[in-house]
Amino acid sequence: MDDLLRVLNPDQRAAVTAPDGPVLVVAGAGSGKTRVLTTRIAWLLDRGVHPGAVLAFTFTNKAAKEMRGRVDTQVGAGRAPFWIGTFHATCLKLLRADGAALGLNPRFAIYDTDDQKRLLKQVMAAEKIDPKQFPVNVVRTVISRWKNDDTTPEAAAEKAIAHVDEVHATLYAAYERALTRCGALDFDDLILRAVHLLERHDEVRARYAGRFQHVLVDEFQDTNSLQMLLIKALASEHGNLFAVGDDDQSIYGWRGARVENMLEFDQYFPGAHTFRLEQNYRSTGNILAAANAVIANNRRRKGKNLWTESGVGDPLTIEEFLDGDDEAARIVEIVRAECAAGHTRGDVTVLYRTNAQSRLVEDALRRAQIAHQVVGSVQFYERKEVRDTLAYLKLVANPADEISLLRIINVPKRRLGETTVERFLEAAAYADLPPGEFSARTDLLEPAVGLAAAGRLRAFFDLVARWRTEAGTGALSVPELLARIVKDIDYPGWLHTDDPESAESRLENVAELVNAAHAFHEGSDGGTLAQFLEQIALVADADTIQDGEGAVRLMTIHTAKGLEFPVVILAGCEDELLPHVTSSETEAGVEEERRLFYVALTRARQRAYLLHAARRRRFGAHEDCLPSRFLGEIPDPVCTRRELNRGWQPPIAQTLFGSAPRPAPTWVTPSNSPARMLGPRPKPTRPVRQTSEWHDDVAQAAPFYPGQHVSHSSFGSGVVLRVEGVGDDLVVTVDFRDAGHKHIIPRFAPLVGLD
DNA sequence: GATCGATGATTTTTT
DNA sequence: ATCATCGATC
Repeated sequence: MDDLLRVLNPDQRAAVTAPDGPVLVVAGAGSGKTRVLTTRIAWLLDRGVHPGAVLAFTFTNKAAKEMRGRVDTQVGAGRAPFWIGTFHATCLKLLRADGAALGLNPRFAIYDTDDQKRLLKQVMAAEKIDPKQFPVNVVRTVISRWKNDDTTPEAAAEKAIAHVDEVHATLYAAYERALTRCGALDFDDLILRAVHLLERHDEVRARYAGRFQHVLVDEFQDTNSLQMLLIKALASEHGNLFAVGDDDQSIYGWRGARVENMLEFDQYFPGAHTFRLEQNYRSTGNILAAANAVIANNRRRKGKNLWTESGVGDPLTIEEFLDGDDEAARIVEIVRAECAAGHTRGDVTVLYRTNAQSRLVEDALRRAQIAHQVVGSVQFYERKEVRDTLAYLKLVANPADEISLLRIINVPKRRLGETTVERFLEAAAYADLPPGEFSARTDLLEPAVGLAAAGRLRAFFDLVARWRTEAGTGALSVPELLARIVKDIDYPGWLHTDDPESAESRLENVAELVNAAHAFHEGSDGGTLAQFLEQIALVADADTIQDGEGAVRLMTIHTAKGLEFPVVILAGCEDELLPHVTSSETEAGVEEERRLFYVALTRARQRAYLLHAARRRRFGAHEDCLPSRFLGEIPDPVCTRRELNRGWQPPIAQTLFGSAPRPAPTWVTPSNSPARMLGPRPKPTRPVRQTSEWHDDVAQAAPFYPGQHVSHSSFGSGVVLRVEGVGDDLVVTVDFRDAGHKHIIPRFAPLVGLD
């Protein structure tokens, strides 16, 4: 243990060895926050605290896993495990164990955002509320906010002033009834119900609060009021709360996070000890100076100054591009340069504000044949085929789950159309029976939907009942059940009928899900179906990040929180994007965006590239963009800036003939850029060089043309499909006889024309 | 009840 | 520009 403490700096050591009682550790970016948390746990265990008496909250499952691993290496594995997980996973554990006290359906399903929206649509249709007047997304957000404030539907109705509030409150109440009927909880419910469980059932609260002598919370700045209630309840017996966070990294205000939980820690937990960690072990001096300078512009913060003993390092690179395509081409270039300079592709991470930005970068990397992984976005579990397959499993696990039922009752086609299903569900609700049971009541079913449809419905529910029996008796494991379902419904056949184009790749995704089920089965020593579904419901984007050196990673800044990378490329540093247009109205909004920018900067260990474009496509149309105001807050000595030269344009005629490549953009280094960029600048009025023609020129001048027969050293022979200029490169899409479609860059991979 | 084509919204960030 | 939803038609 002494060894563990010796490697800490005095501040870290003081925090780790803090006496019992409430403790707040204000930990700047890269200040060894995770190390402090893990060492604190190790220190507690070393001092004789029983592992079962320790409860720790992390932001992602991945962080939980890593932290457990690190504690294990510190104190040796093989002890009784301590509790560590996300708020949602931990609350789920409480509810599975003691939810009966709240009268919860013991088989309750977890509804994610998509399920919520579908259910809400149903509810609105039933309540005859026009979704045009009350957008589903808005209603969903309003309800979520109420839940996070611990506001009941009744309280919401009482507080309603305007008509919209009344409608929202009505929908909230109806939505809650629908959730109950479906035997489901949404994400917010997991925490809300856990809080209710502890607040309304004192014997349950006393049991858990008595058991957990030490509660530790990571990323405390991003807890909301509900989570605060939970923490308070769990720490109510012993009062030992160890909270770690950074107010400058609070980036979840939009989903109810309250920095106040941290800023007013003293009031919530009187007598708290506060420790501050300001020495940064992650980034170079220049990166840190830039981050410090930017965040200093925020008014609502406690204020701290990170410092480092490591050298200044390279200056940050700030570059302007014509559009998103040019920016993406430059990212390819940076990756190549960094790899040539000794980094691996896995050392480079591209960050951006919105998921939509990943597309261009992804395309550019794919064309350049650079391995990459997009974290989040349209991730695996959101694909239609995966969701459909999962819906079958969910329906097997929970017969009441109407949303899953609706998803798949006619997929593949069973001649059960909208009208039939509607009549059926209505009649079932009227009879107050779950769909499956109602379908067995021939006397009720046939008059409701007619003889023919009744037969088809019964056939479907017989199938589900069979799966349920087999899964329930343990005759089939989760992966076996999944494979059985896919086979029984001939899902491959259906995918092919539905869309032959994509059938193969969609089938691969289904196969991938079966693989995941196998992995789960082996990893969890034969876990139940419910456990499998829970695990899937609660995976976060960040949990899917693969370790390794092979691939450039692309993710949103939000997803990157808590991570670090040698090289960070921050794309789209433009006003209206970062800060985002929807947050630019209020000071609080801009300050949260500035924290987001700060988080992005402080992810970088060695090098940071901040890129922005002069125009970007939005809804298909080009829009002029100004550089982000945050770029102007970076002091000049720590960065180099290159802006587009908006003066003289090279004559187009020069490149019409011959094989002149697209000219590299010409840059100017502004001499007075920081001063000039501080305030809002007028929109650029001078004409900006058009590039679309240049792309075409490259194609025309190229030695390759569509239809041409070509040969490649490793892919063999094929036919050219498309020739296009991308950035400074020529990209030839070839249909190889053996290798299929590939994007080839002749500059790197020799491609020989055969005719 | 299914299929095709037109229309309109969509992009902020996530457990 | 792309995707989901809606309406008309078979």
